[in-house]
Amino acid sequence: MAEKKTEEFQGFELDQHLCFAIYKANHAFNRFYKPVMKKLGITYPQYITLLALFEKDDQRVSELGERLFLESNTLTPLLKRLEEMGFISRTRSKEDERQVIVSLTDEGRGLSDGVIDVQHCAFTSLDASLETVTELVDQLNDIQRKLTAAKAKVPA
Amino acid sequence: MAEKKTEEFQGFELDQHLCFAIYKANHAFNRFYKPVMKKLGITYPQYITLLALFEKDDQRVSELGERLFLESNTLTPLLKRLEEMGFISRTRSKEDERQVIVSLTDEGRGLSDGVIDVQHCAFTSLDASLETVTELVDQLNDIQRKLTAAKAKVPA
DNA sequence: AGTGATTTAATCGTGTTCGATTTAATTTGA
DNA sequence: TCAAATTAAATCGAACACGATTAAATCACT
Repeated sequence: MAEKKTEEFQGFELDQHLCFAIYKANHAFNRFYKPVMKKLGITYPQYITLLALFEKDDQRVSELGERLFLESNTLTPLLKRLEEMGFISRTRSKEDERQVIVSLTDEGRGLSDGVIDVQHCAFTSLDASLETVTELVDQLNDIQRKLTAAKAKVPA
Repeated sequence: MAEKKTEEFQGFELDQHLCFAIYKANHAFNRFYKPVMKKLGITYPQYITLLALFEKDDQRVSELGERLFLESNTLTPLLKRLEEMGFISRTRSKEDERQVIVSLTDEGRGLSDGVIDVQHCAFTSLDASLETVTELVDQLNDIQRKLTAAKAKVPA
């Protein structure tokens, strides 16, 4: 059982697995942001969604989904909650009734100030230079791109 | 609205946010592993859990939880599913009846071969040297450690 | 114009995550 | 010894993630 497959993977321990390291870092960000988001009355996925809207307002659900790698089955209920809380509005497009346009309300836009504070707090907690972080972001985006492209070839 | 807060954060776009880059990379790993895990009949979180057991068998639920940053509320149902599928056993400790010891079954141990194949596939898809990946893992673990230590200081 | 294919969002069921609480076993201290 | 505190896992409810399906609108093509 558990014969050696390649030299490089022998003895790889959990902590050294890239996927686990990413899992943990994601987890840590989640935990870090959660209490602050709670103060704002939103969850971390809702925060990520709002980030996408701060960057570009009035997006279609599917447009947001491409950006966030989520689909309507996840986004629809999440967006309905943000709408209920008054941070966004959801309106059917006049040109194409199939499309739902998601827009920030004034109250939603108002969250961005608090959000920028937290980002700054996270950044300073990391105690890293902007260059280091930028390089890391590039590497992670590269990994994401390559894994997405590889698309997990399931042979059999 | 959205006044500048610090020089460094001005104009930070979604793609450049570290938390979003990590979110996406985690997502990509999830998607990458999912179809293969499906073939093995397990989910990605179940896979991560089994990794921890491959590394150290016969762990208590809380011990596993420390390793995976999960608690019994998440682990208990997940472990029950793994038990139902016959990959692990859950037995109350004789010394302390409060503790539940999680152990791999032969069938569970048998998954490790398939798992190592997938890891290798992911590694080659990344097209990166072992050194690069190792360094990245170290950086991510560092981020995780610092964020966890910072513990999100909510002032008000 | 009208039928079939496509697109868009919504819905449904299962599994994961987590805060909060509960239950049972063990430990502590009077 | 025995009641209070602590610990370990389980339970509960809400939110998220996703595969699969559905409903409605639009498009394409004859």
